[in-house]
Amino acid sequence: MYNLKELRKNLDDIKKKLQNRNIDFDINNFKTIDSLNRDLINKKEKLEQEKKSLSKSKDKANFERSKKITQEISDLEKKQSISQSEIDKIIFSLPNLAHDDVPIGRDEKSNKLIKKKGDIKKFTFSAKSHIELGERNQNIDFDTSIKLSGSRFVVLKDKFAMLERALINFMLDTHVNEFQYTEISPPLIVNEDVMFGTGQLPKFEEDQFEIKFDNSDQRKFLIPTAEVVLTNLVRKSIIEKNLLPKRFVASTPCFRKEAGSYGKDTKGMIRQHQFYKVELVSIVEPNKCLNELERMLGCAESILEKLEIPYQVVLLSSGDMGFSAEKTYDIEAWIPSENKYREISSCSSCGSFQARRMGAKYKSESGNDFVGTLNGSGLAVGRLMIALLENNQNEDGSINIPNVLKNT
RNA sequence: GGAGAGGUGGCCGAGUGGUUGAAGGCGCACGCUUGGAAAGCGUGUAAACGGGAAACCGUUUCGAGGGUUCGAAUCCCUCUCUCUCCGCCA
Repeated sequence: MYNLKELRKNLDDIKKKLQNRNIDFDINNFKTIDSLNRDLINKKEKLEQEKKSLSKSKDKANFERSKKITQEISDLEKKQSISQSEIDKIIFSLPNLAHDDVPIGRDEKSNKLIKKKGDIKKFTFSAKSHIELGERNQNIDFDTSIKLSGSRFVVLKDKFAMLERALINFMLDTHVNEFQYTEISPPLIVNEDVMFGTGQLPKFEEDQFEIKFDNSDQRKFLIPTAEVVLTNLVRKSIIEKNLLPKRFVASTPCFRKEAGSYGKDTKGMIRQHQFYKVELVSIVEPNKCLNELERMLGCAESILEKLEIPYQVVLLSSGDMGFSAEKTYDIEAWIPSENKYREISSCSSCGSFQARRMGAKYKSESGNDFVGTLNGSGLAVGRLMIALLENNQNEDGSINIPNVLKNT
């Protein structure tokens, strides 16, 4: 979400930048509504000013005029709240602008490869997919999950369930002990405002699981990522500067409808309605966002390095980034059965975009200012399991468990 | 589920119809004091929106919405959230 004043000043520039994000911003429409809105505000304020001065005296001669003004104000208010909500509708749905270092492009074809790490193992046999590896002992059981819940869910059993738990512990321990993140155990159900804060609403409602909670009008949602709760930990607050940066880590299930991805990755555990993810969130002074992004990327990478899984880092193009991001790195792990890299983490700086939506500020030298927020997967557990299983498989279908996991 | 209490500034907390954006305290900032610190003293310290290059000006805001009134933090209604007790339960 932008500052309206800034938006007005740089309309043409912002339109151009939004084009890089594949958004066609209608300047004229915005100008029309905005000027109407401001006109109504001005008229209303003038009347309010008069009313205020009248009500300071107890002179009965003014009562009649004052009464009339009250009515006029209430009429103007109704009109203004309509034009206001039209403006809100427009600006709440505009994505963040890409930072200057972001490559400009329509889609993932313009993404920029930053680095490759690790050696891709040459198997002397044909590498099996995680599905085949899981079927060996029925440790990945889709037959049962279909019966329980439908497609895009999974039942993990025995050693595989334990492996999932070990990976979560390993990642949490690493981020807490090595990188000074504070571990959080958050709610998985949040209200509408929280979803708005990080940008899931209003634009991406169709991908969220809304749950029937009670008979009140308050809407509740299952979190699609711990980013939502961790970032909103600072919502509607003003933080002392010396308490920044704040760094949070949590492992939570994530719930996504995956609307619009029908037919994509239908087999296996790559794309699920429910999956565990270890999530990193940083709350920083806004000018430190880009440094923090590099740091966060390093934290996520370190997991793959410790597990000796080959990966590459990609800088997303303006058209491929998520709604709230100003700059995003994806980490892609090598998946032998697909003979390609697949996304296993996404680390983004959101600048002050989410902070504005949440009302999250800190005390700076020049007064209160919005904080910067960052989020990154550190890492997606399901996909990490796939990468680990497939990269560490033996010909007989057994798996070599890395030493770093053995004590967790 | 039953009963009660309460939502006021970064925090705590006064305030039951008329210059109350709001006493007092804490915190914070600056200054004085000190060899230095603490204490003490003094001054300052809300946000949102609109106008302005800026200084600054204006309006709004005491959980949210509606009502009464010339005038509402204060009265009435609805909603919401939090807390306490009882019941139930992991």
